[in-house]
Amino acid sequence: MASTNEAAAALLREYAELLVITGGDRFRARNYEKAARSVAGYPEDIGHLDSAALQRIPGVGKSIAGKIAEYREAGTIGALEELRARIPPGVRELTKVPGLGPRRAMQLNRELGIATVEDLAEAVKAGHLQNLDGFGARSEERIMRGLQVVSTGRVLLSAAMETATSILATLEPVSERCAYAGSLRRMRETVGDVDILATAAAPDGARRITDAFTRHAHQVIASGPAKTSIRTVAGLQVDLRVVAPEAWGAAMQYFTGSQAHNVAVRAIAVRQGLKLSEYGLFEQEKLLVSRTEEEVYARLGMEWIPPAMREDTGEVEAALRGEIPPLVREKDIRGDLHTHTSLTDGVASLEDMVAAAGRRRYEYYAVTDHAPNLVMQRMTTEKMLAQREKVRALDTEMTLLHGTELNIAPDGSVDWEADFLAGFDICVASVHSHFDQDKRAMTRRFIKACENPYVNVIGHPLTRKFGKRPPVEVDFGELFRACARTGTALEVNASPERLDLPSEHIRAARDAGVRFAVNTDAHSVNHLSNLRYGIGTAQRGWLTAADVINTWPLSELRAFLRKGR
DNA sequence: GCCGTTTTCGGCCCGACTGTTTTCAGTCG
Repeated sequence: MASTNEAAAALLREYAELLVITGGDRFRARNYEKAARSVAGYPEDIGHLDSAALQRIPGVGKSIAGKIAEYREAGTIGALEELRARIPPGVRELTKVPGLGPRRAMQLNRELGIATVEDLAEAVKAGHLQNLDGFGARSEERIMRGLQVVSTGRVLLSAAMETATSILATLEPVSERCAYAGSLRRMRETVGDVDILATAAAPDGARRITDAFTRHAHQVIASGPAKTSIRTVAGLQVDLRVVAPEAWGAAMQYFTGSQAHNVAVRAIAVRQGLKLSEYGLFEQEKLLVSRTEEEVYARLGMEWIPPAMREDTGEVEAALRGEIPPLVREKDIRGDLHTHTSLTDGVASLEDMVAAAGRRRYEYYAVTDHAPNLVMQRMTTEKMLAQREKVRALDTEMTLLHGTELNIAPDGSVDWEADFLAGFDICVASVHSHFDQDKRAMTRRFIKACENPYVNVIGHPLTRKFGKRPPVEVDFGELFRACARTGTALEVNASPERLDLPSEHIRAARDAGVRFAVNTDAHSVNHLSNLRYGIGTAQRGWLTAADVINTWPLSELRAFLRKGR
């Protein structure tokens, strides 16, 4: 995606948030939010669109097109600067704390001088909030819970990936070889800092690489010939290591980690009287291998281990036995089974989403817009049926599945009766409300949804959102058994802010006999490419293609979706 | 601020939940 889109979207989002904080027209604010989502999800680079083309983006009219143009020319938006000047710095940050909205954030700033999340944490600890109008013990408790979710100092996998990709693009011309390593390569769900490795193409190559690298810096933390650390404008730390070409494999192995994995692998080297470091595998002082990761692992008697598995949770032993499973790959996916359109909260039309899916060479593709019980989506039975007709009439080489994303009510029931549900090709069912039910009630709720003969996939099972919402509490053992027993798949939601089911639960679910669907939950054309993060998460859960229903041929998928009916 | 089988105005993302309110404001999905 073009970074202009993301940058412009961020400014529009900020403008919307500041409008809300100042108590401006909520419809106006909402429109800026919608425009921000549209711009972020717009498949073309808006960097060179003229005013008329900009206004063809949904939710962008004359005024917002003007603001985007102003940003492109001046690098900023005057109206936004004015709002920034009017609102105490920090208040916007405070509204990021779940349970704390614009009014309360302003009040805290005005009456207690709270300007940062850290201030807030201290004030809560000191019990200062209880003396305020409208705050009580429960509000304090709620904010305390919110504080635990917010700002972990880590960034979303997608943000780290975009940073790494743009840096690598400028290193490629001046280096012989470069790649990202670390937790990003392991596809951890969030990333603390980005590690980049490069080898020099020429004698003075190291300096040219470092120069190219530091051009991305908002701040240079440290810089030497072998290691440079910067912080980007977004506050993300990126470390560059320049290594000798012949040490590439050993260095990649070392800097990919995880630390626990490396400790386990080095222990194996030691047992064989060898020493493994970022420079290579050595016997005494003699270098044995270092050029490729495969060589390093092989010399230790191990299969090469996919980075996503390198967490020392059994992969080292599996590699020694030669039993590394053939992990599911992005190209194994034959279709996306959870996507939205502008009929509900997506920002692209049915036609545009389907066309984009076609470009990904899918064999099948499911349209699963929201169901009526999520009232704000304004779905109706009539709209759903009208969409079904449009889906059936679309001319595409893919097989289109008309589905829906149902809402699992607190009692486990879903939207619509059985006879209407029977008309869908596929039903995803997700929790969208009452997140704080106790574990027993939540478990019953999920199990009842699984037992519904029309519910095929439980969407984003834990409903967590990084930095925004904690996971629900559920008895995983019972949930997994219910899924396996009823033929209900669990989703591995690929949205970078979800990555849900998380990898640490995937293996247990698979061992219980559960099948999975790796879906993007796309709300825009661009979101379709988030699939890679879902695949990374599935790989971290050791899933093979056989475990994932949307790698299966259509006939087998359809048989699964019939759920024994 | 955007948009139109409502077309230059008037509606739009509504309704539930929660806490501390004694009649409803704030927050959320």
